[in-house]
Amino acid sequence: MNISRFTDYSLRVLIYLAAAKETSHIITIKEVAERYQISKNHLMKVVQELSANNHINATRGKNGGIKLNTAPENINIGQLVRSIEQGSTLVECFGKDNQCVITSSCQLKRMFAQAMESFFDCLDQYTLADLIKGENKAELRQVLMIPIE
Amino acid sequence: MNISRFTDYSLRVLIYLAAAKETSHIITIKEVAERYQISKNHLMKVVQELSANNHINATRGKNGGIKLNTAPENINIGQLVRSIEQGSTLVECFGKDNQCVITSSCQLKRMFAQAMESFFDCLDQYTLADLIKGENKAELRQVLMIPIE
DNA sequence: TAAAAGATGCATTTTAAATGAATCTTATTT
DNA sequence: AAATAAGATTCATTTAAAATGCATCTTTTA
Repeated sequence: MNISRFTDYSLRVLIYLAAAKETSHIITIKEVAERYQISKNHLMKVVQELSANNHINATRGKNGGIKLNTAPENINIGQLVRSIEQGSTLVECFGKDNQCVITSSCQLKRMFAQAMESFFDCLDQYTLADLIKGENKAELRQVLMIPIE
Repeated sequence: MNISRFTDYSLRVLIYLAAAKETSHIITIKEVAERYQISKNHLMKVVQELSANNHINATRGKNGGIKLNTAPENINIGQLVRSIEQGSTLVECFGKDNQCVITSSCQLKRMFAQAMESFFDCLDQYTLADLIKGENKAELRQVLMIPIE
C-alpha cells in the first residue's frame, strides 16, 4: 500500500510554507528543494499543481516565490491527499482498463472503496495547522533553516 | 494510492477456492490462472505465500492442487490484506531508508499510520464468506466456469 | 534589458512489481 | 521403477509508473 512521492512532496511544501509563515523571508522552490534535499524538477511540478488548486500562490520573476494562499487551519489533510491521489488505481478494478473477469459479481471494489473512504475520513480530522503546532513549529524552522527574524 | 497486484491476486485465488467449495473437482494453479487470464508464474508465488500462511493447502504431485484450509467465514479480509501488504512503504518515512529531513518533528507519519489503521479496520468487517454470498456464488461459478456437479 | 523567478514539454532514468523460464521436489499412477 | 503431473524455487527479464533531468518559454522587477 503506498502513496506517491508527489503527494508526499506536496505535504512537505505546505509544511515548509506553514512553518515559515509570519516571516518576512521570501521562499522559492529552489530553496525548498535544497532544504529537503529533493529534486527541484519534481518539486516544480508539485508546486504547479498546488498552485493550480489554489492552495499556494506562486509568483514569477525577480523576487518571486511561493506562499500559502489560506491559513493552515483551512487546509485539510484529507481533502488535500484525496485531490492529489484521485485518479490513482487502488486495485485493477478501479482503473480504466480493468480486465478482471469477475468484476460484475465481485464485492471487493465496494469494500475497498469503503476502506479508502475510512482512510481519507481519518485524515479529514487534521489540517495543516496540526502539523506545525506547539514545539513542532520551532523544530521545523530549525531543521529547515528557516530564518526567524 | 495503490495496493499490489500480488494482494489482488491473493484475493482472487481465495474467491475462486471459496466459490468452488463443496465441489468435488480438484483445482490447480494452472486452472485458476487460465480462468482469470493472469500470469501463472505470478500466481504460483501468490499461492506459495497463501500456503505458507496456512490460508490454503497446496499438494504437489499428480492429482495435487490447492484448496481452502479454513471456512471462508474464518478468513478475514482486513487481516489478510494487512499481512500481505505489511512491509510496504506508505510514504518514505515508513521505509527502511527514509531520508526525509523533518522526520523527527513531523506528525504526518502518525496521521498516516492512523489512517491506514482505519482502512484495515474497515476491511476487518468482512470475511471471505461475504464475497461469495447470495447470488454472487452462482455468478462466480459461472464466470469462472467452475463445474457444479 | 538583464536577471531571477516559476511554467511547460519532452526525454531519460529509476525502481518496484510483474512476468517468464528453467529446474527442483513431491506425489501418484501404471 | 518409470512416467507424469502437480507445486516450489531460483534467477532472469520485462513492464509501467513514477521520478528526475534538461531545455526552453514566460513573467516580473530592478
